[in-house]
Amino acid sequence: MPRRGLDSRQVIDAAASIADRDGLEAVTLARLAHSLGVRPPSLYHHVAGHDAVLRAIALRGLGELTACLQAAALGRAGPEALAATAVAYREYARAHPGRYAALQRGPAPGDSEHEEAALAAVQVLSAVLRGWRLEGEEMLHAVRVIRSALHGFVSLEAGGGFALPLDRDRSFERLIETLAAGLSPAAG
Amino acid sequence: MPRRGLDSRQVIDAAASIADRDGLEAVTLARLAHSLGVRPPSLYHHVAGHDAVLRAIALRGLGELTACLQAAALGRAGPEALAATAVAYREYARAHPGRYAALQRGPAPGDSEHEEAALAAVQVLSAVLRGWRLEGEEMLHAVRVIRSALHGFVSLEAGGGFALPLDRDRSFERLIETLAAGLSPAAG
DNA sequence: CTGCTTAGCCTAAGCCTATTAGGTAGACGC
DNA sequence: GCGTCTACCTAATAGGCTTAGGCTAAGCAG
Repeated sequence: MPRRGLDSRQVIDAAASIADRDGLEAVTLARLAHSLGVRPPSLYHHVAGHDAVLRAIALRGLGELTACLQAAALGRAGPEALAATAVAYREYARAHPGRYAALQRGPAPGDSEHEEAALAAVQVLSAVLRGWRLEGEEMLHAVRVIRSALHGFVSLEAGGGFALPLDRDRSFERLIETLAAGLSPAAG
Repeated sequence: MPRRGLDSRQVIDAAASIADRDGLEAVTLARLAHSLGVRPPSLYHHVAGHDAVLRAIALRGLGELTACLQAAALGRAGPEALAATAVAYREYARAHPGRYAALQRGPAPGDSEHEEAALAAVQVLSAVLRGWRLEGEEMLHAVRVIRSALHGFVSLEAGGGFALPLDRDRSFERLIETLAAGLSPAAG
């Protein structure tokens, strides 16, 4: 019985791939073990269990999403930054539906590593909103508005919620325009 | 062994209650059967299986949600109607988190009953948007914008996505204002 | 090279799901 | 009372997660 030389990184890689290809619910330890050429109990040497795998997928997704958002926002400001960030958000979710789904299960209470990763992603949005010169709590509310809109769109789109044969790209553009226009009358 | 006189209605009632109280993933046939004083296989006389139970919860949720939205929109127009409908949407999701979660799994392809129930809920939003005098496809895009925003907010809120100690009611008000202001410059 | 330790992988087993097959018994029409 | 329907049952299959315990390959000390 040859050794595979697995480590937790490879396990999470495989899990994220399965999630993206066949859906998050397809990420079972049996399936994961099979894809790695190993028996399910062997996975416990690398990950703590099924929940830990899902959390690790979410954590990886958060890191990647944050990087995508930062790359999109870099060098841009105002409505242009908002649009670019929004598009990057949607593209990430479409390219990695399984990771995005994993990310919807929020951090467990007290899981500070997970909480901080989520915060990092949110802070990109916060930076993007600088152009709107919102003050204090209004900025935080605005971030929630943006997050809600983006997450809602992406989530409905992924779940087949947009059944009509109507251009979804156009709907997304309208969403961004609505946000940009509605966030503040003082916006540029 | 006394008969309980179950029917599928009671089974779905119990399933929806479990979902709201302990989360959708707590709706197992074992748990459901136990709550009804019956063994799991007996449930198959009333429902087709686990998937069918989840679908039935979603269907019930859609019906109830549609009714709530209609009640909120009735006798109102324009931004007031939008605000009332949005509040009703959020309140339903908060009062029935399990049913709302069930509803996020969209209709299976070809499940026309489910698709029509979803359409009915969406049409309330469509009616609410009449005040914005949007033409043709713009109306449909606007409905998607509203749905995205509402669903996103409610979904993040339910998943603990709003971690900061910041008033969520106020955030929701800002969301509604943003939508109302941004939907169209021609809005009332 | 020999022998010890570590750690990766295994099988076996327990307990939880969902589901199917087939039996029992209460309730209703005649 | 008799037959039938059906609500419920037990038993069993299949597959999920997880733990316990054993085997062995790999790496290191001497």
